[in-house]
Amino acid sequence: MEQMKRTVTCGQLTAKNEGQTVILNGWVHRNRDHGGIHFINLRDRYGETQIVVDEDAAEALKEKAGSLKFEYCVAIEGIVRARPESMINPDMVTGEIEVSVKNISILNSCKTLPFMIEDETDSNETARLKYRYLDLRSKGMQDRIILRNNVTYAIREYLQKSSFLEIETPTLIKSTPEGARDFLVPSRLHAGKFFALPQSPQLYKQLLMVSGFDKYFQVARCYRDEDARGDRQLEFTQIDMEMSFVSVDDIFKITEGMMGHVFKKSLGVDLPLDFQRISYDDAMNLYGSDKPDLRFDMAFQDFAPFVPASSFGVFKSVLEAGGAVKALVVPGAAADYSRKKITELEETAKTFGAKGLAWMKVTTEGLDGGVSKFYNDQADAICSGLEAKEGDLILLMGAAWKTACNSLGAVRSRLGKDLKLIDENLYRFVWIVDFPLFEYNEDEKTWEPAHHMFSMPQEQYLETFDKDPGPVKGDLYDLVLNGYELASGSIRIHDPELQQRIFNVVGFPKEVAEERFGFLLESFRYGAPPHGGIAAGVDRLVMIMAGKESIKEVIPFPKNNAGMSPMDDSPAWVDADQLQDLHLNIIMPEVDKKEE
RNA sequence: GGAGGCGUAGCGAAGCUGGUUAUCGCGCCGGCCUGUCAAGCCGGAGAUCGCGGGUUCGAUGCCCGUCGCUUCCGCCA
Repeated sequence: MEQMKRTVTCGQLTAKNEGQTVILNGWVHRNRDHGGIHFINLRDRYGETQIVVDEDAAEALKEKAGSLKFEYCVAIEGIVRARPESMINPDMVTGEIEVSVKNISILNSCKTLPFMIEDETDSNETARLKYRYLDLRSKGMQDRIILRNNVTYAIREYLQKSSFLEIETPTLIKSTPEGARDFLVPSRLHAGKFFALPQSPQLYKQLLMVSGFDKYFQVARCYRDEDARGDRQLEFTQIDMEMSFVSVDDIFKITEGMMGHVFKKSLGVDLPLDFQRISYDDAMNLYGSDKPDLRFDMAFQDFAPFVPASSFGVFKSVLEAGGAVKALVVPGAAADYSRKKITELEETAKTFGAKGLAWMKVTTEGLDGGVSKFYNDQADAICSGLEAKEGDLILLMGAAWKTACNSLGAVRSRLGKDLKLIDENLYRFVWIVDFPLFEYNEDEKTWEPAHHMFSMPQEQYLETFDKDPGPVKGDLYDLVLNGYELASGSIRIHDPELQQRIFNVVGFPKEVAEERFGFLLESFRYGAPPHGGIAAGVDRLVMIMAGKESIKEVIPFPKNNAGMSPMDDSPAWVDADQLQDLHLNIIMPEVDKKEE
């Protein structure tokens, strides 16, 4: 039989089409046989349409309809008819009509499914990944992949209109020493040499600035050989942008405008633009994170003023060692938080390196429970100082500054979820600015770049940063949305002398720098313009817009947590011939050797 | 590398302190059914309870080990 090509999709028929003869192509989503009358829901990416086989249909047709199982791919010819008034389904776009079938063609049958195709499956992730092509048929996944398309479309639309050029950069590049672990690609033509897959197009976009393409962007695939997380995969996609002759404010403005356009176009949401800015120090001190979720407040307070007058030795020694003691007042939580629940909060803190979590409750008499006996004589001062009221729970964290911030920050996040303080409909953007340029590595006793080596120190540190790297802030910024780092960028160094001074601070020998990215340094000597940029994670953005907590939900074919694909079983062994071509020998780790 | 959680039919789950013919829903197979839209009703098949060892008269359940998945820490400029 000649193929019955569709004349309409499964999502478009309404009462207006009554009487028309149509052909639909799609998948059998549901099949309800009532003995006499028979309903089939036919589905494609546009929607669902109800097909009816009536009592008086030909026997052969009825039999064929009865043989249709889940996910058979079929073509159906029939006549659009209005449903009887009482049979209209208001939950269906096509609920006003049904198609009375005249002809059914089975385009392909379908085995018994490993899991049902439902709006949101509850099947296990391994099965979903193994049969990803089936999982992607679900409405939830289709919606998210379509959302992802709409997001990248809106981004391109906005940036093109803003005079940006979309330019591709190589994915076979030179391995660079800093940052994450590189994926390496062996060279066949050059024995023993390797390409690396880019962790980002960083160096190339800077070179494009030197070339005069003053507004660049790319939807760039990036690769980092590190352990996965809910918001991290081996490969992921960035909107990578770079601009010449710009200040931080210019970059913020274009990014804010882009986000506004994306949310308006793909979700119909009007974002309040001109995002809030918080310094890194404030973000850490107040929320215990460089990516704070500001959909709820509950900021930390400094508890150090109350430490000296108390006999509680733990906090005293923390302060003497240069650490911090922070207080988190949880309004009205005293009654709900038993010792057991507080211990659970403490466990959360401990995973972030805290030794413990002190607490006390505010009562009519003063302070009660936990460490209150050490502080009751200061009860009034503490309560007024922290603005704590009767019924509040006060959590106290004393540790080295960063540990104190991070661990209490984790407690804050958990409380935000547990106490349902988070408005799920909110998109709360915040710029984190004034990041430190360098971090001290206690183990190596060296200074390291906090982000990367190409970021500009802020002007006030330009003279002195080599001598005293600790306090130096860079023109570095992150864009944070609902507690996720969404974008990160900086104003770059375009002066080779300045760049060399940075290398010196982080103990990067001149010869190594020349060897690794001499080409970039050399380009700076040919009239490189001042420039800066930002890169935004597409997967995370779409994930948040879709209300999900894993980027696997918005990536068509993701890897699992172990960095493998259950569908195609990659990574996989290769033939000895291939290895020989690439001049490679495999040396198995000891443990695996025994198993071989 | 480390910590927590999970592992019972194709899928999702139940199985309390050790003794069941291992339960339920979806799916699958067969039958009935004229208006459903997660259709309904009746019947049936389908499980070495992740794997190995131990304790016990007896283990899905307790203990040890191991594997897998998952979330997090480390890592991710």
